Amino acid sequence: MPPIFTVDPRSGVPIYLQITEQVKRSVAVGVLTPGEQLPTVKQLAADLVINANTVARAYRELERDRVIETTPGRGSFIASNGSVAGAKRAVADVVDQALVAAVREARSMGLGRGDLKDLFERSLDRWYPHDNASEENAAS
Amino acid sequence: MPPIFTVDPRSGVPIYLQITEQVKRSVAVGVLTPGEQLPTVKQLAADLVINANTVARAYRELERDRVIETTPGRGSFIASNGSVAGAKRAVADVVDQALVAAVREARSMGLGRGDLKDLFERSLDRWYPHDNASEENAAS
DNA sequence: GCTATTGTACTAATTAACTAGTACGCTAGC
DNA sequence: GCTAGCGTACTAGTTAATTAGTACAATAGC
Repeated sequence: MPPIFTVDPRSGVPIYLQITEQVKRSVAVGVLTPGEQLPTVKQLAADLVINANTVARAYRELERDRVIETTPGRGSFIASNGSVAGAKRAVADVVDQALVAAVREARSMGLGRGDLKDLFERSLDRWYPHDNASEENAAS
Repeated sequence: MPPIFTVDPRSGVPIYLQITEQVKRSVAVGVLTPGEQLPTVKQLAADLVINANTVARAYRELERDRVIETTPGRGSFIASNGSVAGAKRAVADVVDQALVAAVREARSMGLGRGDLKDLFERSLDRWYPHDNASEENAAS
């Protein structure tokens, strides 16, 4: 059994998002390399004891972001053309949209650059726990 | 009646959030000044043709954020203790929503803290021209 | 062509968020 | 005290998101 992901249905985070996150992170870190095959939809669903459609949704999102390439009858594979840098860039692009929206909002309300930066740092600390505290806390 | 807010139930944005945002923005800009009374829950509900509880929820959030002070039997008033600092904090709160959304997106996609910080800096530079921005190009 | 394996499409059940309806507690003025 | 005005608590209806169940389409190997 190759690499197996883990999900927690009670974490509040949608299962399909937990899967996409782990795949993307694995690609970015290099654990999953271009061309490598992912577990099949039904195999992963069986391993995680969830529905196949949930895995399929995760894979669909990953394909939309050009992280994987999937073909009915063959399976799903880490995108070969984009490589790791491509995956990272695809991710960055989506995130950039959200960031720009936030910055525009701040500026339209007259918030200073320093203040905005300060706010950002706090958001960062809130969602990227320092060190390797893997424990999750349900925010307020 | 004095200042009336507007809401769009079909915008997809929860009504109570539309209200809190408008109040916070008004406070930040100075349209609403400390000590000033807000429309009563039922009055505003009648004006906007929505339920009083929806307005009440908005006011509750605003009080939680120390933007207004409300007492049963008296009404709701713009917080007087905070003044300018309060306004700034009110603005920060609105912006914070957008930032948190961006950070969450980044994290859900497996983007590292460093990469996200990098993206943010670039968005910042794009919208806040380098007037007296301190030099922070090299290693962070 | 036939069969096994893979992803997909369609539909339903569950859950959470949001809003509304109604009745109640608190404050002010008489 | 009593009344009027204001916010609150509790409950129910609506909607959207998430997940699961079942049946279908595409690819590979025989």
